[in-house]
Amino acid sequence: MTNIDKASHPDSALFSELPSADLASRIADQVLQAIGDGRLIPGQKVAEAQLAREMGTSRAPVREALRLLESQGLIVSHPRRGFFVHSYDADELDDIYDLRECLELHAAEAAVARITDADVDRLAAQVELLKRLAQDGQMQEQVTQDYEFHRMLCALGDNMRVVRLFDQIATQLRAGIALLGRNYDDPWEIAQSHDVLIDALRQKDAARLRSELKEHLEEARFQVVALFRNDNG
Amino acid sequence: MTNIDKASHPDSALFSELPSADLASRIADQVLQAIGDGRLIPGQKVAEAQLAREMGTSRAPVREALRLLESQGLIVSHPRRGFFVHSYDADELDDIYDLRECLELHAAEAAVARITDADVDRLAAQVELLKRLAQDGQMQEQVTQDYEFHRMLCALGDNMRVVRLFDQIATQLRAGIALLGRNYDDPWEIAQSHDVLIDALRQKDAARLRSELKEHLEEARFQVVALFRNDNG
DNA sequence: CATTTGTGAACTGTCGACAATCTTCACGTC
DNA sequence: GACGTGAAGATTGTCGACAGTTCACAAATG
Repeated sequence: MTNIDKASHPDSALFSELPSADLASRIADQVLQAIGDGRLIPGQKVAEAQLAREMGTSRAPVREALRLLESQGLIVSHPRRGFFVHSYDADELDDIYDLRECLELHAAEAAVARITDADVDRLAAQVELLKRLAQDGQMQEQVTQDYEFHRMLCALGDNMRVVRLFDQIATQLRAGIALLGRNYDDPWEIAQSHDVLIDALRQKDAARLRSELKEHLEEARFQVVALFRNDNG
Repeated sequence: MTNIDKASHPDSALFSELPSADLASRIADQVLQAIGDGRLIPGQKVAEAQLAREMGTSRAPVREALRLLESQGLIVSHPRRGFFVHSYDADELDDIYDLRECLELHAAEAAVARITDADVDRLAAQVELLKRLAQDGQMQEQVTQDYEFHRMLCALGDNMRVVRLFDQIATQLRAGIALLGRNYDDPWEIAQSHDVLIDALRQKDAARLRSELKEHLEEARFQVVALFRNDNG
């Protein structure tokens, strides 16, 4: 899990960026990771002073990191009371999926109008990667690469703002789903379910892509929200 | 222009919120207003030390305010070089409109399925307000209330996250359009063009609402982007 | 004259400190 | 036993300060 705000997707530059010397960004990464692997659980308070002590810095960069995460929706702050890990309920997760669907369908529609064969090949290769990971039982990595596939698709829509939103949403979904602690479906089936999307893209069939993608997304949405409702509500 | 992050749109609460005692929020409001009325122009540097001096505070709350505006997309920061007013180009404005269209159409579709007659009446009343303002020549206020109409529509879609995004987008569009310094169309026609939307809503005709709303939004998009391309490109 | 180098001013990132506020928890009252 | 009161401790919002970096501009070089 890399830096949130920038360059998690290098564009093949001559030199790679130096590791962000920025304290706040590194702190944000750490907190993000802590949320991801459950060291920080939703609703829990995140005290700046304590975090600063643990990290050996002053409170200023910690504050900035938390504010950054707040703007990403992972942390909420109550004035004069501090920061807390945002706890999603099932309804909110449903809202997030709703938004994601809206954005991704829109991006996909734009993508299909301008996509090249090379683009489709790249996406197909990514699906093959998903299948390999499913066979090898690397669930965590498969989830990561699954999001990457959908991000690639969004990126082909050629609206950077939509892509950034997708990134945010993906982070929030991962944070929310991390709570479940288990997969919601058979990894191999998940990997395979991308094939129809590749097909529709190759044929540049916008209508079919839309309906298949919608089904694809609603499948995950339905399962995750249902699981979440059982666990937490 | 009120506080960015919260409750600039009270949903008929019992008491209005106390003026945010938070320094950072008030500073953010000031900067926002300065961008809105052209005292800060796109690309211009915003030095935190200088701002702090002018406002008589320390740099800490100024920093927070600028970071907040950064997360809203109005300010960009280059590490170790400072904050700058984000300058939109025509392509980016087009992207923003694209996103807005995507969100608003989605929200409208959800809204039409659950809207009540009372809701439609409220929207219709808002349109009447627009017409009054157009007749009185209160352009600035008309623009504000026009966004409010579309916000109400989004809110009926019942996805708070979408509404928050709409607010952000509206702020960015207003900041971008402020540069033009002139209206892009006849105020009366703009006000009137909302009538067909009310009609479609009253009949709960989702398909018609979608196509009318799309046309409504693309009209503004087309004109603004074209003007912008002439001026700045 | 164009380009590079050097210098000082201004600025950002980070720090530690203080006052105001919030939370906790024991205590007393009904 | 439930509930309001108040003091102690911890935490936030804000502040001023310092070091390292960047910017603007003058001097030097080809």
